[in-house]
Amino acid sequence: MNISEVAKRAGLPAKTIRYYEDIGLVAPARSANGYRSFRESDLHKLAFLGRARALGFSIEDCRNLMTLYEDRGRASSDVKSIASEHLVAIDAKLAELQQMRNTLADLVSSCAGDDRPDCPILADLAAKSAG
Amino acid sequence: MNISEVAKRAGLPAKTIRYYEDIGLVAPARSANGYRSFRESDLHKLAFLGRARALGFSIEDCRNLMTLYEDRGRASSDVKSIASEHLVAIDAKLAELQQMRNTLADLVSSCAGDDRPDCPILADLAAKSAG
DNA sequence: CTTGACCCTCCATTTACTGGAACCCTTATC
DNA sequence: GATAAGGGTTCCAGTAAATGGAGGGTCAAG
Repeated sequence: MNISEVAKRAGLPAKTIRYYEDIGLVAPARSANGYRSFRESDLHKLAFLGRARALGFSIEDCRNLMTLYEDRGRASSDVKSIASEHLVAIDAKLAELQQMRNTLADLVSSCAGDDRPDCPILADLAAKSAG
Repeated sequence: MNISEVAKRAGLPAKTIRYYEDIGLVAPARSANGYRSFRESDLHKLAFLGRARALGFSIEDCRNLMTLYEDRGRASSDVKSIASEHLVAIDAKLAELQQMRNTLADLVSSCAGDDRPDCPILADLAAKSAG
């Protein structure tokens, strides 16, 4: 199948698929006219990648997960290890974002939001600048 | 003061400060020897930027916040508007990350993590690939 | 006069794509 | 046979926000 069909079926933009080929994540065959010719196995891989990316795995993680997926002799501990580290990173990011959100929500709710210049948001940003 | 001192006091890497000058967020004076010469007001600005960045505001948001901060005739509604939009974006990101985390945590906990190849994580990533 | 700690500029790299230009292939229609 | 639409191709540039490093100037101390 051509790129636009595999794109539709994998749920990825054609551009992204070309990019994935560029960085060696997939290696579709080529037709005589130079068009990429995707097999079912390519589609399968791309969908796998799309799912992994949707879970926030980095491209490098995806590459490793793919390798493990294709290795019948893998140890599930290797997979779990990648996923666990990613989970830890997500948790860290969540905590950071949550902290930001709390502070920001406080500031937003304390600001009148009218036509006067007084603003607790700016005051807060400026406050700690004594260095 | 020289860059390393302002860096220390503002809590930002010197490299970042040079970058901020590059993109026009600060404009320190120069000494005869070509070294950047920061005033207290520069430090103040940099600390402001550091705080805003720590709250996740984009550089463009920071630029606008800074402009508002320096505008005595600003309306606090303009500040609140920037902050509110950012808050919405953070909430969206939080929801997305939380979703990822939940899925991922389920997968991780369902994986034995031993030396056998069977792995629910890989199975899940592969499962939805029927396209 | 040299050493080491600063400082400078400029270029490349990072992440994961995305947009666009310029051009080729295919199919249908006039 | 010309043409136009709608594929496909490559390659280059740009995004966000820095970061790393090369190559070289400056300054204070011993």
